[in-house]
Amino acid sequence: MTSRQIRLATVKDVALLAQVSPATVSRAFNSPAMLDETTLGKVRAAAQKLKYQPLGIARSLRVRRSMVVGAVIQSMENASYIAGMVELSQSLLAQHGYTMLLASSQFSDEHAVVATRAMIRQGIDALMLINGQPDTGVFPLLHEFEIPYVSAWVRIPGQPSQGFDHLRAMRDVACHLLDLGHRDLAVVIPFLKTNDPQRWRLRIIEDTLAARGIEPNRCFLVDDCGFGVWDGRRALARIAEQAPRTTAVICANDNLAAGAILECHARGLHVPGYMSITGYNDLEIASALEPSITTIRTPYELVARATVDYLLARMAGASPSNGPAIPTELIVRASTARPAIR
Amino acid sequence: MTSRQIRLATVKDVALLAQVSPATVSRAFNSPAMLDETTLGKVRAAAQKLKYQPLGIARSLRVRRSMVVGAVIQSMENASYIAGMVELSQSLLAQHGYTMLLASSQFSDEHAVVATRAMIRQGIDALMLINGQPDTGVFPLLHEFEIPYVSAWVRIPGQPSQGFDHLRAMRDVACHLLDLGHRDLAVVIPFLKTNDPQRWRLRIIEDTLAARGIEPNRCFLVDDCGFGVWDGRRALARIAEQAPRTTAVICANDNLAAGAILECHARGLHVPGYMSITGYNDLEIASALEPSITTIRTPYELVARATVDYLLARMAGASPSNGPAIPTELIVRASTARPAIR
DNA sequence: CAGTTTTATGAAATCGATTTCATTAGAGCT
DNA sequence: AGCTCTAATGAAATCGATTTCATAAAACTG
Repeated sequence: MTSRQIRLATVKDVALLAQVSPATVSRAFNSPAMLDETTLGKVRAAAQKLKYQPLGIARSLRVRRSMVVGAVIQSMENASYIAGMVELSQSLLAQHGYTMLLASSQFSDEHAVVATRAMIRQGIDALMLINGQPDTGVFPLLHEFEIPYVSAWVRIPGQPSQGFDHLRAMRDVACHLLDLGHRDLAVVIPFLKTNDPQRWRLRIIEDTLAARGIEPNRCFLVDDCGFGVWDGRRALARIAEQAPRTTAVICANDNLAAGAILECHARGLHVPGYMSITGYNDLEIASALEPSITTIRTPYELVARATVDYLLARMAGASPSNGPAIPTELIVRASTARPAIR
Repeated sequence: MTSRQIRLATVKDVALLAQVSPATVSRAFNSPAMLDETTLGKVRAAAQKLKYQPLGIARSLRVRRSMVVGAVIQSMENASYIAGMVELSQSLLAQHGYTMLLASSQFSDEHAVVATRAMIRQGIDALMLINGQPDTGVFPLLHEFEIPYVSAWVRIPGQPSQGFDHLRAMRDVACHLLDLGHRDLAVVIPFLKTNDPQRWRLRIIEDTLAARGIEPNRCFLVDDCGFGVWDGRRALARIAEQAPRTTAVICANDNLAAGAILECHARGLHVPGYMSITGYNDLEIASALEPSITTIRTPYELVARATVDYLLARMAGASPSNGPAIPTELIVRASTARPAIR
């Protein structure tokens, strides 16, 4: 491990060349209005010549802010909207002069805590937790070091967070199917055991069924799977074999739904004639597949914007409130219809 | 803009509490072997009590390395393997104590340069360019500041880079189709105008055709589109209408291929009976769709590993060579067959 | 024009951790 | 016991930029 040997130009070098003091050089970059026109010119020329750039960490040390924001995600696998969130947030932050540290927790809270600790050591000014858990050990850490933060994607009661009202969205899906006349539902939601928001989604479905007088045990559940297309295929296979009366399947995302539809095709089960299937997120595949998938549109750009705005406000010293949920939209397409009489 | 007001424990505070000098506290963290057993204990206790963590930027300033690596990507949209690369690289780097700054250029070299400059200001120890351009303005910048770097995904002649031999892979695809007897091909490769590696892919296809005595103008080209599923659908629509003799379509990735297949279905064109279609990357959809897609497997994990290893070696002062290309594999599935006689 | 206020600049302290250099105490040896 | 050598520790310099405070020069004011 050798350290970088190159010696970049420093404020001193520029000062020497421009025949001014280091203080003046600094001012030329941070408050040029304070300086005489000619001095400014001299400094600028010298800086240009030496290709001088103020060293971020030295500046950070002195001014006590790093212009770095951290982002901790669970994973981008099978969650292209998370990738989109990350990408857009980064670009929005960049417009305000911030760079972004990224770390993924791979669904492990321990990893999330370790990553956060590393980021705090690095001196982040704020942190965004994208699609994180509501009970993560990251929160206490952030409080301890008084770091502005916000959870994104899922709104978390009692926490600064920006996101959708996934419960309302899920209820919309359930109601849509019930309104069509479905009574024998199956639900594919992975990570129920370890992920609270997923559990919340299931609960609201059950509540909705109950409110319409349908016993929740009539609802077949698949949760030991991931979020991929193949998981959807396998899930539907399970449903077809173990709950043959099922007429509609609610999937936690569009990949699962696409997989379910493909497995239906493979088994010769018509969608939506024999089986209605719903997705979530309105990924591209949802509209492009035949039949197109009834789904929930979750415009991640809005969440990214709200999240970044929130953090910028916090870093500016304000205490913004969470505000309303970002609206979702039920998009009814060809994968759902009234149940056929079997 | 207010600065963070909280005062974290510093090396001085710990020193005071442990009744040692700041130097000793530092040593307790960086070379504990140098210290007496009891002193070490005292310092550790004090540090624990004050929840002390050395401030990264202060350390960086002194030791002249930041333990931060930058990653500049083009985009993660429609390129889930890039997201995977980012995620895995981050996790590998974390295992070595590095954190990762991320920025995406949105296919604009100017953005890439701006982002890189910001990262250099932040003091990155090294940079990885994921799926970047071979002629980017980022390279001179990196040389100027003597920052170790490597391009990942595409091997770039004369540059430190880790990746696949996409030319060989593309030729494998072309040969596969030619071997099946196809003579009227269409190619769907977006960004031909602005992206050199995409152009290289087309060239090798044309060369392969030429080597088999097929005139390249017999090959219908679609390039004014993106990398998404709908782009694939639209591309196939164009092909069906404007080049009806086409019997096989080479797509730049699996999303396009999936879209092309779906559009075939919509038009009642059998795949592979009427039309053979190939993809690239072996995304999940490639195996899950019916018919499953003949494609090229590009194991991104291997690239991520090679890339990180390369950078770690460079940062350790070594001068590793690029080494061999990461092997790809042609995976023949159900979307390709011999052309039917029309 | 003398006195007062601005304006422009520099010297030096500062941010927090590391590291060189010096010093002291103790161990080992004859 | 006296000498050398090592181990453990502290004082102070250092990394590079910013900022406070002081000061000199210039611009007003009546």
